[in-house]
Amino acid sequence: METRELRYFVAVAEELHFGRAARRLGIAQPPLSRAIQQLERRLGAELLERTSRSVTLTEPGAVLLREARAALDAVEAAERRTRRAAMPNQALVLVAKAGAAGELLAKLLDAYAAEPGAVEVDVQLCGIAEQERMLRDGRADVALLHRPFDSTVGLDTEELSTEGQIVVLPAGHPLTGSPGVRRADIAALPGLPLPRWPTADGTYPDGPGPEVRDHAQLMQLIALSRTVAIVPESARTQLRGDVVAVPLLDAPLVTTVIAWPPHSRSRALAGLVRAATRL
Amino acid sequence: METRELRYFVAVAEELHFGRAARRLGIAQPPLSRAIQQLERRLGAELLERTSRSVTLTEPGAVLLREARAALDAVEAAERRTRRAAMPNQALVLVAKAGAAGELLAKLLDAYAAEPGAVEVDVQLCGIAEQERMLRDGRADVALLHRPFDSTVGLDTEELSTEGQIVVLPAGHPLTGSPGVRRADIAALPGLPLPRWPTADGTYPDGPGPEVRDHAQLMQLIALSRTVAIVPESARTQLRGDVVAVPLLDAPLVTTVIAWPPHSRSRALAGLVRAATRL
DNA sequence: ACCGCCGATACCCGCGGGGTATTGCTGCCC
DNA sequence: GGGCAGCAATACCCCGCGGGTATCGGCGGT
Repeated sequence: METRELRYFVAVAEELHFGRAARRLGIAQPPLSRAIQQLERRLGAELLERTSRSVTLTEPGAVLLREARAALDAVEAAERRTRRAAMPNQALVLVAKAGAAGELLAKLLDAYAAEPGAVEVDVQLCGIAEQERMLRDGRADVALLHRPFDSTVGLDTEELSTEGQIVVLPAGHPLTGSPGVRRADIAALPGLPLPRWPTADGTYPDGPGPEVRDHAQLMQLIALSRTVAIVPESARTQLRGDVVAVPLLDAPLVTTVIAWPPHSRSRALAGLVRAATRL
Repeated sequence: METRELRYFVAVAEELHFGRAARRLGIAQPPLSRAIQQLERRLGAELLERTSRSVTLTEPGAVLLREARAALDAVEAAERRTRRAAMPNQALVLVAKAGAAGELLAKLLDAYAAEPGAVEVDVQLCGIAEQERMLRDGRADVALLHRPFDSTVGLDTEELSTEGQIVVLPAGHPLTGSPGVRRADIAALPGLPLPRWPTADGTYPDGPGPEVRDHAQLMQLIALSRTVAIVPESARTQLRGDVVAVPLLDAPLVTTVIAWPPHSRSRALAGLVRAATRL
């Protein structure tokens, strides 16, 4: 199988429409139809169910969609990493969630910079759920993730720290100064539903809370009394003046881990991981 | 990048000889030379250092070799898994080391078979260090691995059991019946060096011990007083009459884990993992 | 019943991947 | 030191295949 075929199939499987997929790929529709037919013949599997009005995935098609995405990511990663290896000054790309792990990240960068042979570290702050993809397709070398929120499937990790969580409320909320609340109390707060974060595919789950996509937006919405949030304790130092925090007693512990793609331990990456585990 | 280019590069990088690589690929040498040049141009990286007498990998070339193998495995896995998904009766392929994990495996198969909706399980016994590759390229769905011997990088795992280890000696050896020995005692045994197992690339490390590649061969060599072995306790029940075992007091604990490729939890696999964790 | 949408088919073209023949370089051996 | 052998690169040709346009066939909606 050639990557071209995989790209074609992924386009059709995502669009579920040959015409749109062809436009997205920058080719005409007929060659795309043929390519998919050829792929189906070679695999001996019907990948798509077509009527003249709709295209749907069969079960083998769903399997291939998942696998093809992973394979294309691996190919893309090979390309990117080779390009990077050929560059003269090879910075490590570290990706972290904007607004999270701030203090730990600063300490890590300091500790690593003090090591002999440390290379430049290029810190990329990105949205939720984008980190895993960046690691997988070679755009990033290493990430700071938070268990149990982020999936670490298929990545190598080292645990860095574990902490409790706090509830962030609008300033002046009745619970301000409370010695501690429970999850059930938060869920029952009148008019303050928990926010909805985008899932891996970029869509939002259903629910009453507002849709948020980054930390600043979340804080703004809290200050406006539109929502509340449960965040790791370490985020307390970064809170704005118009929100307050109270401890959450029965929150699951949050573990910050440093994660990197398997089989990719360059010297520089190994040094960074070593510095991280010594914090 | 197309998989064809990756296959070509891997062949040349492994053979370090354009002629042999071309023969292995079933094409002539000139198109292969051109394809590699084209790849180098597109990546903007010199991958191979050629003189008229030798070909060597550059550092970006070494990166690409590693990444290309992973990418090709992913593509191959996509193909195999799609084919399998299209077959009517989809057995789960479980791979275990021949001669290891025997009892646990039997219990696991029984427990899973008793579950509702259980599918057939195709047990493949293979040599050391081949299991990971079979999982990665889609020939197997799930494996029983032994930490810390097997690498579980890039795989999802669940721990099943932890046990100590024992030393297997020729029958009649002076240590027979000893209440327990230490690693230092074993290393110092006159004329009984520890065996050498093949590494991931199929070669053997240097050392005094005999080369072994499977369990039966190892037992035979022990019975012949050519070597000794350190194996998990559970292997005791499978020992032949002409060898004896004594406990090893300071051995690292061996953990048997069930492992599967990330993002590949079919219903059947999930059932098997569930049955395993309930053992 | 007709129109419009969409995937499949028919047919054509040009590029690029693959082949053979040859060159050019270099280490080795007599 | 000159000739030879081995190997990658170059030159040149060809055909298969990937891609394009035109068209068909089937089906749903109005």
